[in-house]
Amino acid sequence: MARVTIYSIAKRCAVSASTVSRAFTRPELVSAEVRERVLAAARELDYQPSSAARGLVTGRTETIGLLVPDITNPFFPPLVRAVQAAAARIGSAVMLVDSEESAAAEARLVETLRGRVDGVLVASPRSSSAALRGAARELPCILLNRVLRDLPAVVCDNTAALFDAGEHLYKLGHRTVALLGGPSASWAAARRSQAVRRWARGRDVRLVELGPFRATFKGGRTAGRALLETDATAAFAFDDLTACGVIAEMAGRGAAVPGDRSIVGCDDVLLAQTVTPGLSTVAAPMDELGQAAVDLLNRQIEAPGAEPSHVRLPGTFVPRASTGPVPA
Amino acid sequence: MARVTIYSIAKRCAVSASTVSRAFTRPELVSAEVRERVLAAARELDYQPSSAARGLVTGRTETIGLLVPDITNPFFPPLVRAVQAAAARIGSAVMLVDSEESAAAEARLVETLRGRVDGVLVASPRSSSAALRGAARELPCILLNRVLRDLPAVVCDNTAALFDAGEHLYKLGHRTVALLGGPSASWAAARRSQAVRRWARGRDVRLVELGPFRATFKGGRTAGRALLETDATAAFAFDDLTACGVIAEMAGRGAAVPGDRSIVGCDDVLLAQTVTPGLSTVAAPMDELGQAAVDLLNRQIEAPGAEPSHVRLPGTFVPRASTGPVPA
DNA sequence: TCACGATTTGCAATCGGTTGCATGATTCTG
DNA sequence: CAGAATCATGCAACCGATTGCAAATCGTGA
Repeated sequence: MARVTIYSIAKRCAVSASTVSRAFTRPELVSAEVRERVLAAARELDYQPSSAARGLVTGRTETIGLLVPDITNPFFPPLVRAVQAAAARIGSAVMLVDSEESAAAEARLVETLRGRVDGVLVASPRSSSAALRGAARELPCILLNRVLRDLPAVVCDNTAALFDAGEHLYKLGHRTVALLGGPSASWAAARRSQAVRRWARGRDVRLVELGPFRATFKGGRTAGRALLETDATAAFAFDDLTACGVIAEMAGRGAAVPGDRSIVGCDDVLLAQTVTPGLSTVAAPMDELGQAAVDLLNRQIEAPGAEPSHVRLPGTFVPRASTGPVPA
Repeated sequence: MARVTIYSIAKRCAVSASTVSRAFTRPELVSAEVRERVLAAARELDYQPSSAARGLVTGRTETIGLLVPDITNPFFPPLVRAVQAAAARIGSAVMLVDSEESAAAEARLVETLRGRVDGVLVASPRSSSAALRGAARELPCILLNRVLRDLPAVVCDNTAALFDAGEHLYKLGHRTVALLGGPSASWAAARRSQAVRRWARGRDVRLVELGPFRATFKGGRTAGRALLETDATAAFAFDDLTACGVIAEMAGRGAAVPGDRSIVGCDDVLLAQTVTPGLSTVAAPMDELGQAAVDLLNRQIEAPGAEPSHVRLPGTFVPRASTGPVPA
């Protein structure tokens, strides 16, 4: 049972292979009658075009790469899903690559990806900007949640939402607030800290800066310990995972959330909804981010060398149970 | 700047294209001196073979598909990572596809995958066995965490670990235990329930069966409510996510875990470690599962029509804080 | 009736590798 | 030292699609 190709279909329909090919790719060029016959035969034989053969001549793979530092981090799965949905809409598949947080692996992986994908979405907060620029020279490339002036990027801008979170705390009476810094190499961490600082400066709020802490549950526990040694009544955690660590640590030491301390997370991962108390956090518009990233990449693929445009989408503050009035 | 091909390298090294090709794919057939020259030139020109061209002639894409029902479910990311690592070891990339729980989408997706991948790993607890068999006819196919007699599969067998969990509860004094059933269409749910039932039968334990409940946090809350209406002092949840829902619901109703009820989850997802109290659960050997699945698939690809073999790897019970002595 | 344009189709080259077979060079064997 | 065996290399076909160009067909207006 040999493979079904345009040739088998051609023979069966007594037309040439070119006609079969055209029936699929440029249907308006073949007569209605022949087109029908060809498509019917294809359906009947269960024909599936060889993407290799097509890719060889068109130079496109109809596949995009998605590079994430750690698929295990709950921030990424919703992003993966959004990217995938957006890619499917333009007929592309997604090749997922997890660099396991290793910048070295990342470079190697981009190398592997080259030739297998038309372009790549890089959601990589840590790898060096030189490496990223290098990657972008070899392959259309869109940055996710990170900007580099000369590379196109899609970012979630949490500034406004963090202001909202601050106002929320302020209204609850908090005047001394801790900022639990994220990894120093993380672009997002820098942006978030900056936003919080700016908010505090605009208010009569004393900001206690702690950290940096690792962006893990354990890092959160460490942060929780540090937080308890201050007199801050509320804290901004770098992300939800660390916020959960903070909450767990406080629970372990008999401090109540939000009774003794209010906690704000960031990202609105699944965890934020399932933890007790529900975590007040900042949600990113994942579907829009994924869609925008795929759009931008697609544009970059079709017109390489275009102006590197930036898209920034605002996050939204989601109040839940982890923030409450300042203790009496 | 034209693409770098074996021809550019051939010209540069004054050898034929075949020799260049062989320098990469069958280096032992090329003299050391020429091989070195070719490889050096390739490195210098930053040559990357066209996977399309290679795939066209070899018939292989060096890519495997991984079909998951919901990447957002915390059970899957570690599996994705393990599969990816195992695939990388044999030089394959992974094409991730999320069917978003839709069996219809699944069929369509397998169709898309055909021709782009050498084979596919299907981690799909719900789709119909007919659909799976259909997919397997078109493409080498390995089932993950589900068995169908005539298809190769890799499963995590939690039977022994659930026995261990049961014994753990028994030693803590529990004699009335609830079984919170998972989705009725889920193969894993059926297996788990069966294991728990078997354990209870072998002991003087009264088993209270509740459910089925949806395998979500909300489903867990529903289950929690149901649980509180019984006099069971401990419960097996279908998975960690529902267990978290149960815990949250109990917390909301002033029931303590493990003070009033002990809870056992399943899967040992990230959530299980970050929730308070830490969840006693059954962990699956993800890395081994991924490795085994990729191995099996690879064998299936290289020798289609081989005996469909099954691999079953045992999970392990991980006691944490959500299980404690029966209340006085 | 003929030439011309529009439409439909086929021919053949091409994409970038891989591989069976033939050839030439070299070494080994008796 | 002839002949065989071994090794390195090149030639050319091939994988399955796409596509520029030319040919065939048809209708139409002059």
